[in-house]
Order: sequence, then C-alpha cells, then structure tokens
Amino acid sequence: MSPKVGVAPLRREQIVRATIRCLAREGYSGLTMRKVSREAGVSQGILHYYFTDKRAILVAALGAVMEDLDARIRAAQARSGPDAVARLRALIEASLRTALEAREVWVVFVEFWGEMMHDDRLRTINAGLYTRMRRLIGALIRQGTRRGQFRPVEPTRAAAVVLGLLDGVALQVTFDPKAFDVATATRFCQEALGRYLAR
Amino acid sequence: MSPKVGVAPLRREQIVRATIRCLAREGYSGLTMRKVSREAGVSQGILHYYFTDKRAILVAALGAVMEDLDARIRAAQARSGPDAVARLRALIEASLRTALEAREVWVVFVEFWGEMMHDDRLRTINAGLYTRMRRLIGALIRQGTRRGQFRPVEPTRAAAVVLGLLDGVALQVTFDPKAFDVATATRFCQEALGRYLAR
DNA sequence: GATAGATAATTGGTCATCCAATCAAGAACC
DNA sequence: GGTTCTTGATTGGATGACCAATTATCTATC
Repeated sequence: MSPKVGVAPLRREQIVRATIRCLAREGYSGLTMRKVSREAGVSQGILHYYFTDKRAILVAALGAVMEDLDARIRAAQARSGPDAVARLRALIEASLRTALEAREVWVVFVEFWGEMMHDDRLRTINAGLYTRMRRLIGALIRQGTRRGQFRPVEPTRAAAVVLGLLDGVALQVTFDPKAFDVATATRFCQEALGRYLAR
Repeated sequence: MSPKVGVAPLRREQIVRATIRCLAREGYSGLTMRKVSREAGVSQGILHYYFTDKRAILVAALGAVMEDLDARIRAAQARSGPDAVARLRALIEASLRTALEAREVWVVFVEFWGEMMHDDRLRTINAGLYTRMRRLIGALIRQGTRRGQFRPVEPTRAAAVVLGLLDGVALQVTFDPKAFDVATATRFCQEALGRYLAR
C-alpha cells in the first residue's frame, strides 16, 4: 500500500538527489549513469525512463539546487522583514551560509558552468538564472534607492556588482571552507556593499 | 633542420596550447587524448611521453592560462605606473579584459575548478593560486593604506573581497560577453572598490 | 467490490562505441 | 652508437543508450 499520488515525482526526486550527491563527491566528469542508479538504489534502465539523457539529469540537478538556494534565501528574508536593506543583507548571508552548510549547491553550480559553456541549451538555462538573479537583486536596490536608503545607482549594473561579489566570495568559501568563516565573510561583503550603495 | 634548442619545450607548449583550445571548445568532459593529439597535430603516444596522464595535461593548461593572465596584468600595471591605486585599477581592468579578449583563460579556470573540487592534488594547486592572488592584491591594499589613499582595512580580508568581486564579474563576462561591455564592467568594479576602500 | 484488460513503472542485460594508458619499434639527433 | 623523441597499433575496461520482458498500478465494467 504505497501512496498512489506522487510516487513518480518522488522517484524522480530520488534520482535527482542521488545525482547531486554523486556530483558533490566526484564531479560531472566522474558522473556515470551506473553510479547514479547505485546511489539512488534503482536500476540503470529507469534513469532513461525519467530522463532523456545524462544532460537532462544534470539540468534537473541544477534546478534542484537552485530551488534549495532560493528556499534558503526566501526563509532568511522572511526572518529579516520587508526592508530592502535587510532583505539584501539576508540574501547575502543566506548565499554564503549555503556555501558552507550545503556545499553541494555551489559544487553543482560550478559543475554546471563547466558544461554550460559548451552547450547552447545549457547556456540558455544559465543565462536565464543569472538574469533572474540580477532582476531580483536589482529590484531590492531600486526599492532602497527610491526610499533614499541607497544613493542613486543604475540598478541593473549595481545588481551585477552585487551578484559578482556574492558569486566570487561564495566560490572562495566553497573551494576552501576554512579560509573564511561565514560570519566574517558576510560582514565584509555587507560592509563592501554598504559602502558601495551608501549615499 | 629543425631548431636544436627548445624543441622539446616547444612540443610541450604545442600540446598544452592544443589542450587549451580543446578545453575552450568542448570542456574537460569532452577532452580526450585523441582530440588533443589531433588538435596539436601529433600522435597520441607522445602525450604520455611529456605528461604522465590526462590530469597532468590539465594542470599544465591551468599553469599556461594563469601565466597568460599574469602577463596581461603585469603589462597593464607597467603601463599604469607604480601608484597602488593605479596598479589595482590596472589589475581589475586587465582581468576583465582577459575574460573578453582571451575567453579561453577563464574557461580553463572554470573547467579546472570543476575537477579541483574532487581531487586533493588539484585542490592544493588551486589553493596556492588563490593565496598568491590574495597576497598580491593584499600588498597593493596595504601600500595604499600606508600612504593614506585607502582607509585602514585588514588587507587579507579586503583582498578576498576584491578578488571575489573580480572573479564574480569576470565570470559573468565569460558566461555572456554581450551582457556587459568591459569598459562599463570595469568602471563599476572600480567604483565599487573605490567606495569600499575610500577613507 | 471483484475482475480483466490496459497503462505505467521498473528491471537487468546487451551493444556498439569510446577511452586512457601501454608498448614495441622505428626515426631523428648527438 | 647511444640517447632522445615519436609513432601508431593494441589492450582491457568502462560508458551511455537501448530494449525486451516483467511487475505494479490504475480503470472500466459488471
């Protein structure tokens, strides 16, 4: 008597999660269908039942970790309150904290970047994610500017700067978690952005 | 009558450059010894005469593009003059310009990151490069601070911020060269760091 | 609410292909 | 004559995709 509804999506999720664990452990160059199926505890054949090919599994893994990051950011922002400055602050801290607490998220990002650069379809997906992220940050900046909390800046470009700093520092944390503790990294990023956006 | 001196190193270089072209075109997951040998116009066997294995070729490719970036930074700094602010400015512009003019440099970085995260030996190499880069930037910041051009900051942490911003923005340029022109990106980075380090 | 028939999900084995590394043999150079 | 350099064929193994067969689940009908 297994649940009737949601079995198929659960199996899908099960495969994707196994893929993420494999990617975190051995990267995309070490990813094989056999390893994913073993990690998920299913047969090899079923992977091609739910996904057309290996690339589709990678895309699904990216989507999953992106949702994980989104959820963490949203949760942090829910805690921070509605103020634009506070929400930007929460976004930064959640992203950096994720690099430490859910390292696989950023690992999958990097693995995807490596493939995306040589595949038009994947590149389109990545471009969409970056555009969306820039828009999200840009909206916060616009809001802060409108209320006089930030100096007047071009929101799109400023968002690119914020996103760049975020990516770059999160990368350093992912590469060497002992190089910085998250609290310090967060403080420095926020100080830098505070000064960048200060009136 | 080929030149007597430097043939072996030239052949090595020839293989490394072919590897970089292959990586730029198809990434590490698409890199095979056969493709590298074809691209270089040599036999497959010789690759293992100059390199112990595939990983060693990747390491050599990373070293080569890192030297390329270094050379570009040094050249820009030679033009900029000895002032710490100007040299930092030159470093930023050279790095971003490289992402556009020599895209393969940053592509190889990303491909290396993907492997490095799952290989201790490669991770050590990467950690060394980052430490060196942070030191380099840190020294410039320290110099600027000492001369009163920058506010007092902890140079190591500030260097991490600068390096993070640099990586993050260069990545965005590499992923989508049309998203920003280098002049704008450079201006925004320098504005951000100027404000970050301003007294 | 039992049953049969259809559909969906899952298995494990197969296959053609490709790969990194090795090696013996030969060519070029000193 | 010996060392360095280079070749291309070989080897043993792994890989992604495919598929026929099996099982589980659902649905319509009585």
